[in-house]
Amino acid sequence: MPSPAAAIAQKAYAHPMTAPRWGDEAESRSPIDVVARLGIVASYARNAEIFGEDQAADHLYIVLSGAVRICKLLGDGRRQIETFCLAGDVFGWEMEPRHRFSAEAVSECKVVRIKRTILFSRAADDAELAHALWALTASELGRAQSHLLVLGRKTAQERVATFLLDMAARAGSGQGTSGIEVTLPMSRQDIADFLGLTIETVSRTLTHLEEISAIALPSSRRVVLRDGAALRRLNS
Amino acid sequence: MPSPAAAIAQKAYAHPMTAPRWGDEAESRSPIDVVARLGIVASYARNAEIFGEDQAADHLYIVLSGAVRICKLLGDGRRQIETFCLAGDVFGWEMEPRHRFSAEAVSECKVVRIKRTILFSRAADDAELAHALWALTASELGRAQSHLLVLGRKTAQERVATFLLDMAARAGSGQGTSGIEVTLPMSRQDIADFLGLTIETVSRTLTHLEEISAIALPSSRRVVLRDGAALRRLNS
DNA sequence: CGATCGTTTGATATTGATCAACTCAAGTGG
DNA sequence: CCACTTGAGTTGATCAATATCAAACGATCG
Repeated sequence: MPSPAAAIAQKAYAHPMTAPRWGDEAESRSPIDVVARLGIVASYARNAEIFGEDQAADHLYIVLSGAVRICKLLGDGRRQIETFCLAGDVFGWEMEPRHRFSAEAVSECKVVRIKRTILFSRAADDAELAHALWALTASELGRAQSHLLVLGRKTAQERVATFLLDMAARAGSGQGTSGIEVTLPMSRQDIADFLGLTIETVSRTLTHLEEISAIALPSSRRVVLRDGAALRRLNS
Repeated sequence: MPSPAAAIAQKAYAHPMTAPRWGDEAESRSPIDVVARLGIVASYARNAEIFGEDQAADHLYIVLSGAVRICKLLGDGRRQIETFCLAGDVFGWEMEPRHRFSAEAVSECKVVRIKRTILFSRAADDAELAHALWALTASELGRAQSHLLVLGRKTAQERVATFLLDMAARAGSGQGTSGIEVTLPMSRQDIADFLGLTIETVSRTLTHLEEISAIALPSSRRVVLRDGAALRRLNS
């Protein structure tokens, strides 16, 4: 079964004879090239705003490369990052006419924009597309609910461990001899705002995990998960 | 526009000629009686489990009376309540075949059960129903995302204030002379597990809000919102 | 009337936040 | 090529918010 993102991209742009396929092939070839042909591709510089809170929600976005953060702000500047979107992830899709959060480029990134109206009208008589859009919302909900448990009830160590395992599973980086290596696209501040901690606590916790040799930190943005079992133990 | 719950109840059981209507009428008459005729009504005692984590998800539920808590547990017993469902709310609706959380009766409560298979097959060729189901998921997502901000970045006072305002908006209780009165169906422990706090902190915070006369506590389960503005200020 | 459960209140401990200094790597311009 | 700057990250000392432990209180029920 193709991913929701693949199904949506296909539906939105498919021509009877020349419909590009994405999904099955995406794993083996380069999904980026395939999707880049489909729609309007936009690039954003590090920290650029893709859309802001309360702005009109008239596009859906699919990340081609780089990473995007979805966030909410409190009046005094406190920030909560709801999720990070990596290549293949969809964001900006909402029922209401206005965005309830903002989206910013974590790193230099490329995204495809698909008009909301196109999807909306097609979904009305295309059950498969409607299902894909719903599946998308449902998986977002699942992710949010798991994160509620993290923010509400887990300790700093557990939060960081959960985050690292999650990133490893998603970015699915190289299996080195001494563990899975993950390259984090986001800053410590981003991680802190995602996990409901401060930048100092994130830093200290990473250092501590290194001390107990659960992880290694070849550089600040690269993490090697040495002892997955230990991390998973911190995950309950 | 009828509520998602109303649309679903109608779709699932509508007969061409005798389709009961719920939604528009629900506000003025008693929605409970109307829905009670529609499907299988089940009653649960205080603290009874309606379904458990990882159990097969083959029904969707609509609360008729009382309240239900949706929760997740950590291995060592720590609990996070994702949301409380009050009369008219829908729960148990998921994409995956198994529930990712459990549902328990907060108080003596009545719910209608609708078979998942019925909804699923009808949604395939009924765009309106599909839309209602999707809208439901989307509004759950919105609620979860707001709660992420609460759990990740708000102080105990702000959490409690947000909770009280939210309950007042949902339960929409009586406008007394000295403020809006809300009757909380859940215990302090439930509130604590919802807000990511301890029972003692919830209690102390309520006492403090009473001291600054933002609220009054005629009894432990009844709260009068005296100074809505003060509470909203704590909401950022 | 005593038992029980939920809640409140008090004293103390702990986690993570805050404030501050320092390190390190990556530019940048002379 | 090398000071100088800048931004990100780390580390340390201290503080504050909330958790924990413990006791008292107050309704409800048999």
